[in-house]
Amino acid sequence: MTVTERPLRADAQRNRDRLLAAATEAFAAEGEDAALESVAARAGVGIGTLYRHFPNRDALVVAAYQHEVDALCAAAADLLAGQPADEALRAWTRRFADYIATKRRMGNALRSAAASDSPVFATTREQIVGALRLLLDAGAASGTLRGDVDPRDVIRVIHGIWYLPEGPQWREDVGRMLELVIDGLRYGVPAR
Amino acid sequence: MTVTERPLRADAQRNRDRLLAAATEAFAAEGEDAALESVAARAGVGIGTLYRHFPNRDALVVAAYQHEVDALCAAAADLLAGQPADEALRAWTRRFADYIATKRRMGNALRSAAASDSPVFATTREQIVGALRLLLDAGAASGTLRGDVDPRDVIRVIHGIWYLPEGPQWREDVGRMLELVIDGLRYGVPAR
DNA sequence: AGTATAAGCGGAGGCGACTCCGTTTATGCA
DNA sequence: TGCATAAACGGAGTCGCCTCCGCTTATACT
Repeated sequence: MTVTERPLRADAQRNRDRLLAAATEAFAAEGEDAALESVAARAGVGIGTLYRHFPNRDALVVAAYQHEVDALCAAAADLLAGQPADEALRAWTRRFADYIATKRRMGNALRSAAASDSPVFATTREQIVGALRLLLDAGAASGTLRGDVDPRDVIRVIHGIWYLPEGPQWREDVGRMLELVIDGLRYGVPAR
Repeated sequence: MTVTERPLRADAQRNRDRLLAAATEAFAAEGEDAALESVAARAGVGIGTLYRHFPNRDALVVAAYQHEVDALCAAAADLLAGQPADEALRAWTRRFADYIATKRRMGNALRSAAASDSPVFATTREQIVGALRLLLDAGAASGTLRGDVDPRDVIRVIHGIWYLPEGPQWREDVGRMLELVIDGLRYGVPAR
């Protein structure tokens, strides 16, 4: 395995980022089979540039998804920096809901792209678990959250929002579900 | 399930047949990603006609494959009509080798098309087993072939030719393999 | 600062999938 | 045999994927 990849030239990096953002945007706005030309247009680059960065549709979809996951995970640390762990956790779960919404919008595009690059989901799952663990550990350390839960189980629970029926009430349903979960993670579960 | 499909108009049926033949021909000659326009051209029909009969690439590939299988199976009865069962079996296995060669040439096209219509292989397998059973039963009845073999096992054995390395010697290798199998099915296995 | 050059850009253009619709024709009926 | 019409034809046209290559520019080196 030879690695040593020299960093991208500044303009290339900028375009790459724009393309990833444009891709998620386009999939959300135009559906999963948005034309790649339209992604390039949104990003303000030529179609050639898109293809240099992502050799085919699947590569772009997977990369856009990975980008979302990275952002979600980075958010965990950011949120912790500015508030107590239980509040950070609450905020992060809302962020998680956004991520799920995006993932849903990618729909089939993601499903079929993932088929050609199967380990994606396994990896991203680990990343997300890691981010959540960060939050839980911080909460346990500061005494605001229980210290005896496995982030894997929490993910399993909140991932349930994936299956909530779509519609205008979705976000609200998600809100209630997440509150419930967070209450369960706090110290001093309310007596019934 | 409403069925009652009225038979195709004569010209439609003719074109359909031509298209199927052209498809196998084109996949053999131009590789698995032959342009559908070229299939239509070979068949001497317009591209519109192709699409009326087969709504997309996968449908055409699957249909062409199915067509091959039908022909292979029909051959069993035809061969039996003109010669003793053991000779018919010998001839049929040669025909089977042609079928495998064609199937190989369809390669990925078939693999991915089958993915979107998964029961194809299960069905065709049964068809082929049925055809072989016809030959074996005839042989058993007339006393030229053993009566105690399951066609499924025979298919498993001769399907091995699928894995023979490609090359100019392929057909010869196949020939020897098949002779061996047929000898095993005859009455009176040669003493060693 | 000036320059060489590797890295990157971008869009015209090729190609193929698939659609649309005006034209043709097989077929059933009088 | 002639006619009405549903069925089928076919190819021009649209659209999107992807490539190719001449031009631009960031970067490293002097």
